Amino acid sequence: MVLVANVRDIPDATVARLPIYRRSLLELAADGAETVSSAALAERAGVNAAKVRKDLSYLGTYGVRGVGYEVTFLLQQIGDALGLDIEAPVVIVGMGNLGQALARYGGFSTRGFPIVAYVDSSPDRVGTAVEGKKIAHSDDLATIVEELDVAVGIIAVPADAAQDVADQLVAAGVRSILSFAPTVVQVPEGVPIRKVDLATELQILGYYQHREAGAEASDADRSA
Amino acid sequence: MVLVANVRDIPDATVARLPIYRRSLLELAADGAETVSSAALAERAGVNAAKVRKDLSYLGTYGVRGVGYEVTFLLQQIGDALGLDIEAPVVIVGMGNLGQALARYGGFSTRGFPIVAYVDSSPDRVGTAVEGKKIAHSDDLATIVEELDVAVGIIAVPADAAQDVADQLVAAGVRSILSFAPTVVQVPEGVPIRKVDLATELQILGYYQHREAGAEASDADRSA
DNA sequence: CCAGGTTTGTGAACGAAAGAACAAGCGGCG
DNA sequence: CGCCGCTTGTTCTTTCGTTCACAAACCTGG
Repeated sequence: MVLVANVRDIPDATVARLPIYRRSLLELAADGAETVSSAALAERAGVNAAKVRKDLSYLGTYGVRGVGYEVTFLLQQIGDALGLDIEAPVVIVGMGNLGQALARYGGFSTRGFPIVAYVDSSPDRVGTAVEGKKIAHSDDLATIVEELDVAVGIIAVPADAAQDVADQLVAAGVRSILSFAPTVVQVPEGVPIRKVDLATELQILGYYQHREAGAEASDADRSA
Repeated sequence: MVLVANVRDIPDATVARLPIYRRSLLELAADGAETVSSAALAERAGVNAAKVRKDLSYLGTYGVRGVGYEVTFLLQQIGDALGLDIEAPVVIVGMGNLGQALARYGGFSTRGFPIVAYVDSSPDRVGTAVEGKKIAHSDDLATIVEELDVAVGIIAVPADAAQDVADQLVAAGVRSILSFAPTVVQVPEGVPIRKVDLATELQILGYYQHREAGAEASDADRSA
């Protein structure tokens, strides 16, 4: 119960930063550091030191005043909070360019998220092997999720198919979803979902870039 | 001047939603809709109607009470705010799995972000063609950025090279950066940067998934 | 054992964003 | 022409997140 309490009620903004802290801590550990101050960690993570302390305090923190945080212990705590002690098998749905790239990207498996299956609906792709594993047909999604105890579904299909895929994943019993489809995807409450939309990111950059340019232009106006 | 004023001071949270609205509006336009109410747009975009109205009001809005917003005009306004009237050439740095997938992903070019060059530092990759365009050497980055008037740099290199690449991109005169590297990247003020970190996304999901499971478990405890 | 310097944990102030609620304004209909 | 229903724009309230600032706690050296 205490463990669960520790894991609860961590603000969203903090949760989103925990993986960053974790990465920084892994680097520090590799460098042989035993303890780290909030200031040093903040430096590495690119955030404010007070924020680091407050974030860590949600974990039921165990920093030592005058000293700092013990690196390995903190790693353990963050890992616990993120549920990294248990491997979460992943299925990729949609093996187009993006799906295949994700399949070949090693970063998932090495971080506790082994990709255990690929799925596609195109007969051209089904049966071909990627990274030594055959692409299965979408119709077998439910079976795959159940048999391999898949926890996470990655949606890498075109926008118009995304909602269908999401529905299928949820029905199949996937526990959370990561969508790369450039569209809104609705899922029932209780199924965490995160969206990564590449074109959207560029458009957001476009705004700030545009604005910088505008600011310069009006600076010029003013000086003229 | 008025135009610039329109484009300024839009809250970050709003800016991040504008591309979503835009996508929804494009769908509506394709369906032949001429006007749309904030409620209908909110439905499509998966947000609250009041939020839509407030967001749009930052654009120097032109909704008509009792009717709604004119779809094409609103598209125009959002496009203006995001600076989509001008094409922003993109360079991809790092042509590993992810870089190549991004290169082949059509979503950029069709949305005003043509990819004009690929760059890598590995002799094995330099010179080979991707999507009909040869991969250039990193040493030529500055020249490429200048000659092709590259606006956006996409970082798709391993973590340990990311900061170097970012520095080079900034020095070369790129105006904004999209980083896929799983690490903190620092850039000078005035250079907008956005980060997409796949492993981090999964870890964040891990937290919520874990928490759901914990909540269920303690529900079970309680009922026991 | 004490003093001094360091670093945490957190209360309080501040700021940004979300959501509810409602007056103002518009078109359509009788 | 005037009323009615609909939808916007905006104000107000509340929640969430960030930052500052400082007391409390700890280690080290003498």
